[in-house]
Amino acid sequence: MARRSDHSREEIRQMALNAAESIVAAEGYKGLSARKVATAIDYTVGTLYLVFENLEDIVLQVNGRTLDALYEWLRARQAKGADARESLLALAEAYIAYAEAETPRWNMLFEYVAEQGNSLPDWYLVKLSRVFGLAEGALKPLADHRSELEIQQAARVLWAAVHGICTLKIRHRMDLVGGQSAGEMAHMMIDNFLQGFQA
Amino acid sequence: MARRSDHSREEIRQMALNAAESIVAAEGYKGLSARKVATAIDYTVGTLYLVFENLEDIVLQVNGRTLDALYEWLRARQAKGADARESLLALAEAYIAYAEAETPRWNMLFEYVAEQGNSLPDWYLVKLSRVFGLAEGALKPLADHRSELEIQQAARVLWAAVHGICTLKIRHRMDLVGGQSAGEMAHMMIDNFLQGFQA
DNA sequence: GCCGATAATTGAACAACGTTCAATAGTTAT
DNA sequence: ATAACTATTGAACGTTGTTCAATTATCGGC
Repeated sequence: MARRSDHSREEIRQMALNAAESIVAAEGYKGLSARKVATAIDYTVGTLYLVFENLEDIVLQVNGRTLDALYEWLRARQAKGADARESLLALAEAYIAYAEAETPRWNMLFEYVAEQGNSLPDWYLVKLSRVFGLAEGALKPLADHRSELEIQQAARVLWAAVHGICTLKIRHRMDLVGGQSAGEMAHMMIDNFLQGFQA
Repeated sequence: MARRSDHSREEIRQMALNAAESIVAAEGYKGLSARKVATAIDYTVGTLYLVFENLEDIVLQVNGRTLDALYEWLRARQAKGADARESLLALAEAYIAYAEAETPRWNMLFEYVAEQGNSLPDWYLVKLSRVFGLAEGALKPLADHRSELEIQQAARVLWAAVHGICTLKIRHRMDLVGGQSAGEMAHMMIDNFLQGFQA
């Protein structure tokens, strides 16, 4: 059966990641297994372990792709030529929309936690900071009021805040009576923060 | 071997939850298994399934206890008789401190995601909202400036924001150059938000 | 003090999991 | 055609969640 050079190692890698993405989209993080991925690409488990270190590695690679997809999604929905407030609102809404549209994929981005406090690989942090960078860019119009460092710090705070709202909403930690939508909460948050920041 | 009435059902329940807490504290969410819990309390797996629905049920019960512990932790560290800003800063710092002190327990609070969009049980949402309520209470001194509803909404937004900062820090999603601490970020967030909110 | 009824507890069984690695079989070089 | 090489396999191991027939301790009645 050993089909040598039917597919290159890189091809197998890409097929496996595609399959893993589909499985996660359909069955969530917990539904992902090495055997399912192998079956989906018509190889056996053993082959997967020639291409990936382990299942965690596959998760990390899929997450890397998700970060790229998220980056493109946000960039496409940026409010070009708008002021800081409008740009940030557009970004926040786009972020929430992505999380709602691709919930399992987006969830996996944060469900995966590195073992015993080990940091994530550098290439992963770079992809992450590229996403963060969009918020920084949106805040740039305020650069004359504040220092470069303050802009960067404010951007990260805002991003983390929007993420927190999004995460609690999607994981049903805010299913309380009289709750606003994630978008409304982000709106309130950004408006008040900016008022303080621009003062 | 069947030791009838050595322990009541409720005693077994409590012993199992204690054991589960220890295992999570030592080995994290992924380290928790039904067999480990059973072994720790000197019963067999089968017995656990007489007391709990399944492993998810155990996780949910432990999380319930964690929410109670978190509530007490925060209440004990409240800045009594302080103004809104000081109260919120104290709360945020206490929240971050809890997450850092009890990382695995705190992580499990959000790693568990209800299956296919099913909401969490009511008793769990009540425990959650009791924690949220503390932020609401801290914002109460501003009640004359704003309506009751606005206070509640602002409290939830602030809480979600602090949670977002905390979550990204602890899960190493902000291991970027020039990063502030979670406390500093929460501080910046609360100060700017309140400035806008009080205007 | 014994016996039959009752119910608490067990532990073997099942299917699925991550991971490994000796064996196998397709490819290439001679 | 044969030998050397290596991509691929799939059985194996230990673990997991969950179930349930079998076992065994307890209790009421004699």
